[in-house]
Amino acid sequence: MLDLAILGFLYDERLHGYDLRKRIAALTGHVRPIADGTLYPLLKRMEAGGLLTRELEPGQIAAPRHMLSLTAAGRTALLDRLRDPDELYITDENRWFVLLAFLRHLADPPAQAAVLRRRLHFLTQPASFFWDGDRPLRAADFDDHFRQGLFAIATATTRTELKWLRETLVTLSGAGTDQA
Amino acid sequence: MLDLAILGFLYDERLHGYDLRKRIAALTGHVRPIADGTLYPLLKRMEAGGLLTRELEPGQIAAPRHMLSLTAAGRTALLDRLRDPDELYITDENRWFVLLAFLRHLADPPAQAAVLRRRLHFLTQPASFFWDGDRPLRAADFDDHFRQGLFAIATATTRTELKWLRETLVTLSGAGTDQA
DNA sequence: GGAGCATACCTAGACTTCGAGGTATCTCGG
DNA sequence: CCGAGATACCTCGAAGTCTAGGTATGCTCC
Repeated sequence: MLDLAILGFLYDERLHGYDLRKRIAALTGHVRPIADGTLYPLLKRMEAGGLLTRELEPGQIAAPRHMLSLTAAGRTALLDRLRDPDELYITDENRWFVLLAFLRHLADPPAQAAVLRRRLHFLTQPASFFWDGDRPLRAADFDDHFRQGLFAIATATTRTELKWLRETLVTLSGAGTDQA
Repeated sequence: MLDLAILGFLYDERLHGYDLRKRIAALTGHVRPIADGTLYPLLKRMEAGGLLTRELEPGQIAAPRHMLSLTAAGRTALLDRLRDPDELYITDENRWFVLLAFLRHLADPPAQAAVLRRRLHFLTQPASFFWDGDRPLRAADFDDHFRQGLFAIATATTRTELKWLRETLVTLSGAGTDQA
């Protein structure tokens, strides 16, 4: 998930690690930013894997910076990840939201395909949190305030996403200018 | 996070692993249920740690079942976890939602404290996804449909939770019947 | 001029969860 | 009676992330 975010942010910008770290924290809404010990070793691995390159710069505020940019392989890797159906079938919901943040880098048809897959997931998966067998649950079915809150939050999130998915499919359908 | 969910579900019920697995999947809304290879070894570790015990039962549908129940230490562990301020400061948002699902096991005053901490987090953390410096962002600030969707979903989720937090604090304040 | 703080990067070990396999039991259809 | 499928549990190695330490630079305030 982290590597997807890194590829996404570097796709059209040149950033250094410290900056990247702040942007990732903002994107994922994490309470604490991701740990240094997570980000920097990953950047090294990605560099070793030929996905990005770094240039040392003097550093405008304090210590010298390692400015990072994607290689051609790195840009291809992002586009492949964005198109990959497996990115949806992941335990961590954050994964899909990170993907959403960078789906703009894909041309309409493959982006539409990703949105369609996501919608299909909602329609076919029972989403068992919201159902008791065939009966849709209501907040009143929970006898404590806490699960009622959890239910309200989950419902709001799902409803908003479904609404957006519907609108998006209408917008995207027909407008096919294949680039990626 | 998984162990918190296990403690929560077993607090007032006796379940076997397979059932637990389905409930956890439903609770966290994970696309794929958690892997067997994750759950069963964890259950063994928790048993070795004295948090739960198992009894073998013949199995009503198929293979024999290992019925699990919490020990006194296990129940104490859950209450401690629910009260632990650190459970909020975790990168994974799921953590807080799992906690919310079982907060009913706490008496009012400590539950209220957890809710207060969560609200404080929203009010003090810049929540940088929603702000450009001091200016609140709007959907129109994003020039692609995908980030607009992401923004809409994040906004709906946050707004719903903040509304619930406000209501809950009104409900809980004053009603102090200390049990846990 | 030195203490404190933000910037900027790094290492090593540990923990959690995943992925890909495997075994055994029971029911039901053919 | 045998194969398919759901139930129910298990092992082992790999991947991803965290925790807890560390180094070095430049600014600001006293």
